[in-house]
Order: sequence, then structure tokens, then C-alpha cells
Amino acid sequence: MKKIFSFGENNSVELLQEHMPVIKSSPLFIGASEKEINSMLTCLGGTIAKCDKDKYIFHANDNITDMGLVLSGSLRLERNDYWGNRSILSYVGRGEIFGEVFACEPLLSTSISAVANEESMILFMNVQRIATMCGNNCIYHSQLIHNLLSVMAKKAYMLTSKINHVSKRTTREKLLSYFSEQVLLSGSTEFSIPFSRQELADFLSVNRSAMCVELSKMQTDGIINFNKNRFELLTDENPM
Amino acid sequence: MKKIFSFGENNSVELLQEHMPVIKSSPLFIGASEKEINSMLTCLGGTIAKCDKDKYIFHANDNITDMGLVLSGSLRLERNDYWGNRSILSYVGRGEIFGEVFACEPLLSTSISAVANEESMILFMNVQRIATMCGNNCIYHSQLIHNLLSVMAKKAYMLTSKINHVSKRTTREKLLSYFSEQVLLSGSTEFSIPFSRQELADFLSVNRSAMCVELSKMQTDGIINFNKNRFELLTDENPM
DNA sequence: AAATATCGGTTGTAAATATAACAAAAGGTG
DNA sequence: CACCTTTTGTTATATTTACAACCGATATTT
Repeated sequence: MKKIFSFGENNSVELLQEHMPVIKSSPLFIGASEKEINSMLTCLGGTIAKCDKDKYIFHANDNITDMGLVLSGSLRLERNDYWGNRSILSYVGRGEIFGEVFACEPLLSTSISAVANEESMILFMNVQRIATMCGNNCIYHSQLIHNLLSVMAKKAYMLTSKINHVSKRTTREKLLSYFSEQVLLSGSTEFSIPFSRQELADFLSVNRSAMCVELSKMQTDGIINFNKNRFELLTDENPM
Repeated sequence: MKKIFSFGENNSVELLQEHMPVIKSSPLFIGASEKEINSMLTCLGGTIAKCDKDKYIFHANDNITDMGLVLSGSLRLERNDYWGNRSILSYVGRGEIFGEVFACEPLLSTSISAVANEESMILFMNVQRIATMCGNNCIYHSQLIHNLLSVMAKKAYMLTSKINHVSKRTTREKLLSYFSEQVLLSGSTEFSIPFSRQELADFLSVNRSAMCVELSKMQTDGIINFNKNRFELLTDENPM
């Protein structure tokens, strides 16, 4: 990994201009102007680094102080268990942030690593400095804190929600739990889902094939209708 | 729910003294002095309210702006699905905080409600004001932000970790995933768990009885040893 | 249009799980 | 200690799931 840019220093303006659109649209900086972003990133000790494919961005048990924003490329978060089994937790794409959990709570020295999936550009920011208000005229600092809290709140909500689905005992219950949420979110008994069958099965931690069987049964039972990725909940009665 | 105390006003000192030990030891204010806490809570528009048993502290789809700290008593977080099925997500006891997710991201107008399990005293704090630095000489404000970020990071870590266990397909894999984490956390292949069998089964979303069967099998197979709540992992080989 | 790949649905079978019912062990109380 | 309650372990059985293998539909490539 090679640092190629530091905010607050004399740098190539081109590189910055290239990546500014991603920064501007990221959840951390949404609504801020370029000038404000520059000011904030100077405040946060922002640096941009390039990471080659399959190189580690951080490693399990590293002491992490910075969170990252993927400017280009993508990376994956991996977990290693006691026996060295590696499993992929998630992919982090362009515009998404990562590492905020470990940067906010360094004691969670962790079994989790971040690896570049391809050649990637990463913007690193020091979280300690986000929490610590600077004395400068960095008036958007509190907006930044607000944004970070918002990002973490959304993540916690998403995780809680997923646990709710996955904790159900049968595939049918898992599906209905997920569908119920979609109905409540969309405000309609008809909704589209952003998953392929395989992705939905992975999300709910069930076998794709078994899930397809269950979906068909539910349609036969008159509980749901579906066509491709569009679903409809047909029952006002508790189907369980 | 009845407000009985507001920080920054002339209030009964007794009530404050009664609950100060809980506040001081809560994760939000850990390390702060009583004077600092008073200053911060004035800053945050802190109020103390009493809530009777089985009364709602907040209701699904309320617009939540405050997070809470349980000073005495306890409450439960409930979720209602589309069909009105109510399930209990968690219990929140003395010294614990709740509602921070919704207060940080009000758009998550939610299917989740908080209900008093018994007569309870709750300290409410405005999260918007946590994120927004006050102009006062409230020097511990950034410590507070830091603490809040830390709390949310720990929660996200805990949730991610639980998803990792629950997402495994078989009971044995779920158990081993959990045990592996305990080994990594404790740094030893021997560890104690804070769950009864029923609680562990609920945590891993499996049937208690089936889990007991699996635990016995694993002992027979020479993968683990256990006695009451003390477990030992016996294998350096990947048991799966 | 033929070849290829991807995706969704189906089937049969082996494996795993939930469930109920019960027994044994542990803990608490008068 | 005797009694009761709670927790943990065991067994048998019905249900549910995973898995592999296959087919057909759809989309993509050449």
C-alpha cells in the first residue's frame, strides 16, 4: 500500500479532482461542498493510498486508527476463525466506507482483515479526529459527526433486522420475516427485492434450492404471489 | 411517562444523587466526574422521567430524537411484524442505553417499540446535541462523542459476530463458530460462557434439546470437553 | 442462429433439526 | 432432610433442510 496524497499538503490537484465525485456522494460527506470537504479532510488527516490486488489493507489484530472510503476498485472483509478457516464477510465497493467499527473501538482488535479485491484507491481518515472537535473554523465538523453516527446507526439497524430474519427456525418463517419487513418499508403488499434467488438464499442463510421449493409451496398455499423479483403478500391473516 | 427532572434547572438534588452512581458507570459517561456529567447533561437537555410498568417509552413509528439510559428498573425492546406478531428483541437493564440507533438516524422510523418491564426511571438525552458541539466550555463533549461512537461500534461488532454464528447451517458449526470466537477472545482453549443451555440455544437460534444432543456428540467425537459452563476446545485440526 | 452461460424451478435422498416427553442432576427452601 | 423447581441430558419420531443432479427458460456471445 502506497500513500500518494495527503490533504493539507501541496498535492496534485488532478488526483483530487478525479476522486472528488465519489467523496462528495459518500454517506460521510453528503451535502458538503468541495471546499468544505477539503477543509474537513485536512482536519482529519486524510490521505489517499493505492493498494494492489490481494494486498492487505488491514490485518486481523492490527491496531486500527483510520477508517477508509473506497475511491476506486473494491475490497473484501474477511474473517479467520481459530482453525484458520477464512470466510468472506462482505464486499466494499466504490463510495462505501469500512473499518469505522474498529477505528471507533480499537479494543476490538479483531479477527477481521480487509483485502483489496483489485487495484484500489482508498481514502483514509483518522476517526479520533472526527470525534475530537478541531479549533479551526471547520464548521462542518459537527455535520460530519452526525453523518458518521447516521452511517453507524443504519448499519446497526440493518444488522438487527437481518438477525431477526436469520434467527427464525424454518425457511418459510425466514422468508415471511423478510417479506413482512419489505411490506412495512414499502407501505405496500407488493414489492420488488434487490436480490437474485441465490443472493436472497445467502442473505437468509438457507440453501437456494430448498428456498425455491419453499417459495413454490407458499405460492401454492396462497400466501404469496411472485414473478421474477416482484412479490406480493396475499394474506392478512397470520400465516404461521 | 412523567418528567420529573431536567438538568440545568433547579431540581431536587436528592434524586440526582440517588442515580448518579448508575450514570457514572454507564458506558456513555465512564471516566467523567459528577461535575462534568452535570455540565454535559445540561448541554444535552437531559431529563429524567418515570415510566410505569407496561407503558410505552417509545412506540413503533414515533419520531425519536432522544436516546435513553435506564437508571432503575428495566425495559424491553419489541418488534411487530406486518401481521401484528410481537417478538421481544432484547431486554435493557439498569445502566444500559437504548434508542441510540433511532435517535441517530430518525429516518429509520421503525417497527420497534420500547416498553417498561417494571416501574423504571429513564434518563433521556438529545442525540442531536451530542453531535453538535456546544459553544460552552463543555470540554468533555468530545469525550462523550467518543464514548457514543465506541458504544455503537461495540454493538455493530457484536451484531456482526452473532450473524456469523447464526448464519452457519448446522448446529455443530454454529457452536464451533461461537467457541472459536471465545477462544480467540480469551486467548485460551478453555473458557467459560455466560449463558445457560437455554440462553445459548436462543443466542444461536437453535433448539435447546437438539443443541444438547450435538454438544454430547461433539464431546464423544473428542472435539470439546465441557463441564457446566466451562468448555474446552480439544482440536487443532479443522473439525469441519 | 448456434453455442454458451446464468438463473430459476423441480426432484429424490440423506442428513439435520424441532419437538415432545421423560429422566437425571443441581439448586433452593422450609 | 424431604420437597419442589429449574436446569440439563437423552430418546424417539415427524418435520425440515441440504445437497446433488437435472431441466427448461432467458440472456449473451460469437
